[in-house]
Amino acid sequence: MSRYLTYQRVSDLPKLVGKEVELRGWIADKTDKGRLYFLRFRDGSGFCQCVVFQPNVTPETFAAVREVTQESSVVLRGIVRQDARAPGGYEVDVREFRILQRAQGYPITPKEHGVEFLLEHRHLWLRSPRQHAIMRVRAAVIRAICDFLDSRGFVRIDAPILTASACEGTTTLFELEYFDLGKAYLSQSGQLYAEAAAMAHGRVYTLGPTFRAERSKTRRHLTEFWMVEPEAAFFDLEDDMDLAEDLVEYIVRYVLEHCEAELHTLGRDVRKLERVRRPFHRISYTEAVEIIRRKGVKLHRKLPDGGEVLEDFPWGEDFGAPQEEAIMEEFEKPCIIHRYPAAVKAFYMKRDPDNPELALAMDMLAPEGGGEIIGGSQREDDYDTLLQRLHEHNLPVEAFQWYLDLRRYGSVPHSGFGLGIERTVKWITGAQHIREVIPFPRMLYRIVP
RNA sequence: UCCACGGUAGCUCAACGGUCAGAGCACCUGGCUGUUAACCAGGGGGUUGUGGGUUCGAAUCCCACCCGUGGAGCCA
Repeated sequence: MSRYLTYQRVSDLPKLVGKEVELRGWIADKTDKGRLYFLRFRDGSGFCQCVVFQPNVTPETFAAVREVTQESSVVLRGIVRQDARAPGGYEVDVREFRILQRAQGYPITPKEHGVEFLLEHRHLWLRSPRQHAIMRVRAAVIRAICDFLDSRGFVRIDAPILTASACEGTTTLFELEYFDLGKAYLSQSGQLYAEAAAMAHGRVYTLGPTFRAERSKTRRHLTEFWMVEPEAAFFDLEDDMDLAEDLVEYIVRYVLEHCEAELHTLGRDVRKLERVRRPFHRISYTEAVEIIRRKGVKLHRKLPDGGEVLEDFPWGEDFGAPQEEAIMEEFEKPCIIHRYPAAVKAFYMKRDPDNPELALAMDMLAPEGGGEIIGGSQREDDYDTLLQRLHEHNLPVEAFQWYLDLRRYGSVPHSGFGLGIERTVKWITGAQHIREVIPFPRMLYRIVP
C-alpha cells in the first residue's frame, strides 16, 4: 500500500467507528476542564473533535496536550467513536499525542476580525472553516464545468496569458515589456483564441486567469479572475443560450450533490439553489428596459459640470448595477437578457439580421444579487463586416489579421460565452464579497499576500 | 477616477476639549470529567495612522498626507 494511505483522514472517520486511527493535522482550537481536554482538530479533509482524558494517556502525552497551542501541527492516535455531544457526531478518544511544531501567537482567533486584518492574513485565513468550505465549493464548481463540457465533446484549449493585442480595446489592460518585441499585455479574455480553436475542433473551451486593469472598487470585481469560455462552431445565439443554461444548471446541481457539508457550514439556503432548473427566464433587452421603466428605476447621468440628473431609462443605454438589481427582483431563477443595442457591445458580435441596431449578445444574471455571471454572443463571421467593425472601433487591423483569417478560410456561424468563476462561486456560496471566493485576491489596492 | 465613512492594546470596540486612555476576546498563572465563541479567580499588555496647527490643556477641533472600508462608473 502507498505510504500516504497508512494514516487516516477526518473525512474517513464515520467509516472507522470503534477502530484505532492515526491522524495528522493541526489544532484549530482547544478548551479544557482540568483533567479533560477538547481539541478541535483539522487535517484539511475536515474538522473533528478530539478528546483527551488524563487517566487514558501517559503523563508525557498529557503534558504535550497541555502545551499544545492553536494551529500547532500534531500527530495523534486514538479510537473513533460516535457521540451526539461531538460537533459532527464523531470524535476521537486520544491515546497518543505528539506535537510536530508548537505554534505561538497565531493571529486569527475564533472571535471576530475586520476585513483588512483578515486580508493581510489571507495565507492563514484560508484555514478557517468558512474559507475552507468556500474553496471546496470553488473546486467543485471548476470540476463541474470541466465534467460538463468534457462529456459534451468540448475540447479544452488553453489560451495564452501574454498577448500582443487587446480583445476589446486597450484601456483596461495590464501592460509589460516583452523582450525586443515591444509591449505585451495580460490577457483579458481567451475568446479570440477559442474562436480559432473552435475552427479546428468544433467545440472547445478555455479555462484560466484573466486580467482587467479596471480601477473598480466593488464587491464584484477583481483585477485577476478566472473565466471559462466555451466556443462552438455552428452554434447560433439560441444554441449559445441553451448551452449556458445547461451549464449553469449542471454546476448548481453538482454543488448541491457534492458540497452538502460545505453549504451547511456556509449557512446557505439550499432551497433557493434547488430552484435553479431549466427553463431559466429569458427576456430581450427591450423587455428588460420595459421592466426598468415600469419599476421607475431612473438613470443617473453625470453632467460635465460634475452634477447629476435623474432621467427615465432610455432605450440604448447599457445597464448598471441598479438596473440589474431591479430586473432580478422579478426572478428567483437566473435570467438571460439577449439582443442588446449593438452600440454598447463589442466589435466581434454579430448584428441581428432582423434589426441591425441589435447585437446577438446575451448576459446571464444570477438571482439573490448574484449579478452578471455570463456574457456571450454569436460572433460576426463575415470577413468584410468584421473588417468594417474593426475600423469603426479604431482597432489596429494588422494585429487582427490572424483573427480575420478565421473568416477567410471556411468561416461558419459560431457562438460562445464567458462565465466568471468567482462571480458564480460568490452567488452559489452566498459570500458577501468576491475577495472571499478566490484563494489570493488581487484588487485595486491589494496584491499581498 | 469620483462620492461617503473610518484609523485607539495582538483582535473587535468604548472614552463630553479636562484626573493615570478603558472593556471584552486573545495570551500567561491557578481551578473544574463533556466543552461547543465554556465558566470562575488573578496577571502582563498603548508613540491613540503620520506631520503640522488651534488651545492653559487634543484620541477628541482644523489642515495636509498615508492606509483602509462601502458605493458609483466599467465589466465576468
